Amino acid sequence: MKAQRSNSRSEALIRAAAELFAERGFRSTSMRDIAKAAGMLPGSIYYHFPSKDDLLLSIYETGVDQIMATFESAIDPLEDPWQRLQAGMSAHIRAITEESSYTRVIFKVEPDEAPRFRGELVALRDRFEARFRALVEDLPLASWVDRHLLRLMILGAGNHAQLWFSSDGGYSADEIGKQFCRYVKDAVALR
Amino acid sequence: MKAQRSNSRSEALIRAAAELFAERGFRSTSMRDIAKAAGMLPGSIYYHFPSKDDLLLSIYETGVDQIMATFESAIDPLEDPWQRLQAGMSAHIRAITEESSYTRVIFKVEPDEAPRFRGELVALRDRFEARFRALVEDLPLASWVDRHLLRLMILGAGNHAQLWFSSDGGYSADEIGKQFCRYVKDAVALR
DNA sequence: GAGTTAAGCAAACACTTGTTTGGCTAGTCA
DNA sequence: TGACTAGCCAAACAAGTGTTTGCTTAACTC
Repeated sequence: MKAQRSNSRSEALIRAAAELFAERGFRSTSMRDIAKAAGMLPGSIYYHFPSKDDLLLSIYETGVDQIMATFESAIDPLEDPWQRLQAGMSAHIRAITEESSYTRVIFKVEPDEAPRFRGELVALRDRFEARFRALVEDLPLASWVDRHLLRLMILGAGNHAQLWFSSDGGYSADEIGKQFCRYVKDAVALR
Repeated sequence: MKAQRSNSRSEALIRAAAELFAERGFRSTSMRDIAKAAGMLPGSIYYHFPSKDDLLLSIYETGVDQIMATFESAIDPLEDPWQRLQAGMSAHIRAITEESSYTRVIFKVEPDEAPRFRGELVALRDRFEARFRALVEDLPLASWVDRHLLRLMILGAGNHAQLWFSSDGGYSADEIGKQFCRYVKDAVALR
C-alpha cells in the first residue's frame, strides 16, 4: 500500500496548495506556506512535485475536470437553450465562489503568473470557455446581437462575482445565475 | 525652478511605475524595474516616495481622479437615464482598456496587494463605484429587477473587458459599452 | 564666497523567494 | 537477514525582494 500512502500525501499537498492559491493567489503563496499547511518541510514538496509551477498546473487540470463535470451534469437534462444557459451560468458562478478550491484557482490565478506553462494553462481555460461558447451558439438570438460580445459579457459578469460574492451575503450562486440570465434574455432573444 | 524639476522627475517616476503596474501587475514589478524605466537607481526612488505601497496609492489617487473626470464629462450633457448609462459604461471600458495607465492600474491591481493601504485603496475604488451606482439608481426598471445585482453584472462585464480587449481586435471601447447596454435594456426596462 | 538644500549615486542590509543536496528512517521484498 | 526504496528532514544555496545609509554633486539663497 505504498502507492496509496504516497497518493494520499500528494493529494493532501496539492489540496493545501489549491486552498492557499484560491485565497491568497499564486504569487502571494510561498512554498513554505504550502509546506506548513501540508505538515511537512519546504524541501519535501519537491519529492512530490518538481516545481511550484507544476503544482499550479496540476491544480488547473483537476479544476477544469471538476468544473466541466459540474457544468455538464447541470446542462445535460435540459432541452431549452435558455434554460441550459441559465443552468450553465449558475454552475459557473458556483464553481467560482462556492465549490472546490481547485475550480476557484482557475479563475483567481491568471496563466501569466506561471509563464513556463502559460500555454497549457490557457488551453485548459479554453476547454471550459469553448463549452460555454457552444451554449451561447445554440441561443435563438435577434439578428443584431453579436454572439461573441454577448458571451464575453455574460462570462465577465460571472467571473467578477468572485470579487464580491460572500456566502453569507444574501445571494446564492444559483440565484445570481438565474437573475443574470433574466437580465439579458428578453433584450437579446429572437422574437 | 527647483520645484518644477522635482515635480517633473517625480512625475516621470510615478508614470513609469503606473505603466509597469498596469502591464505586469504590482507584485511582478520590482523597484529595480521601476528605477530602470525612470532612468535612476533603485535607492533614488525613496527620495520621492517613502515606499512601494505609497507609489501604488498615489497612482490610485490620480487614476480615480482621471476616471471620475472622464466619466462625468461623458455623462453630464445627457438627460435620458439609459443614454447616461451607456455613456458611463463606455467611459468605464475606455478607462480600463485604452486610456491612461493610471486608470488601468485601478482595475488591474487589487487593494489586497498592498495590505498596508487596503482601506484607502478600497475607498478610492468605492468613489467610482458610488458614481456608477447612482447611474443605475436613476434607471426606470421593472419592479422584479434587483438593482444591486444588475449593477454588479454590468460592472463585472466591463471590468472583465480588460482581459480580452485588444485595441486592434475589431471592437472599440465605445462599441462595447453601447452593445452591452443594448443587451440588457429591453429586458430590465420598465414598460 | 559660505551655507543650505534638492537630487541622486553606490553599496550595502536584512529578508524572502524557489530550489537543491545529502542523509536519515521506516517499511518492502528477495 | 540484507538490499532496496519511498518519503521526508535538515540545512543550505543562489537569486531576488524592498529598503537604508552615507556620500557626492549641483543648484539656489543670502
